[in-house]
Amino acid sequence: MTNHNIKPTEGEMEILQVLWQKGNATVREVHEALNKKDSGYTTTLKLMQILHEKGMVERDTNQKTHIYKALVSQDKTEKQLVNKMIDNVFNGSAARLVMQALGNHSASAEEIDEIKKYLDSLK
Amino acid sequence: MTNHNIKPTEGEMEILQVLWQKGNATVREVHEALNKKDSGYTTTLKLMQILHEKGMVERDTNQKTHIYKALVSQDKTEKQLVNKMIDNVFNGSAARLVMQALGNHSASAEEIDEIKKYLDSLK
DNA sequence: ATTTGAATACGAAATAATTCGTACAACTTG
DNA sequence: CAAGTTGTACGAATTATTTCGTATTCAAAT
Repeated sequence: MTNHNIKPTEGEMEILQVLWQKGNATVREVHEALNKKDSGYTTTLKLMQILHEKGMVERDTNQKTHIYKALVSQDKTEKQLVNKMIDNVFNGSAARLVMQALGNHSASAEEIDEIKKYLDSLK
Repeated sequence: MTNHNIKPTEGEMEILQVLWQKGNATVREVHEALNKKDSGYTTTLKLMQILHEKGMVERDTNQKTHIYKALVSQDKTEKQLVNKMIDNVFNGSAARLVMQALGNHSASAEEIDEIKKYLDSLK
């Protein structure tokens, strides 16, 4: 399988988010979407070039201004990070993570219903 | 509030896990519990000293062999990491994280029942 | 008492990740 | 076309994290 075991760093993750959300985007678009006051344009550029080196994004270089697009799947990447957290932080218990996530962070009534429905659909 | 905004690194987190589980422990006990083949005893020691510097653990130095104990709460630390992930990875949606966590191998039937019970108790 | 083993202390090397400086190319536009 | 603007390339500085080497201390055992 391709794109195995590649763990995006936190900075890379932020960029991937934007790409997943926008579909494709230029460096400037990503940089502005992130609007970091603490780091400059070339930092975003560099990170996106690294993502490209690592094969996590592709880019269209036909124009002077390159257009980027995520190659790794959002779903798979999310699963990978969640699984890592389940292992590292919750000793392998998905249930513990879920309860921690819900016991806080304003899980609304709608969210809870949604999750219940989801749980039923799992069986 | 104390212990604000301190984000344990991954290595620190592994050690905290052991301390939470054991209550208190020596460096050797922690090192053996982790049984890393890839890093030595003094690495574990150093990390625990750093945790101490940062105020995340305390230690009893009355004996030659120091005894460590976590000072940061497991619950708070877990919540902090989970919330960070919800924000960073799931755009603020706890529900999305939960579904991602459950939509894979690590959720057994028993776990799912447990979560359902938990959800009911939330209302 | 001397040796041996197990412990801490801690600077510094190694590695990873982020950030920036600067050169250069390609387009405005005046 | 010259000047300014906007872009990429990429090495290198900075910062964060992990790992180790080595000195030293203390206690137990010979």
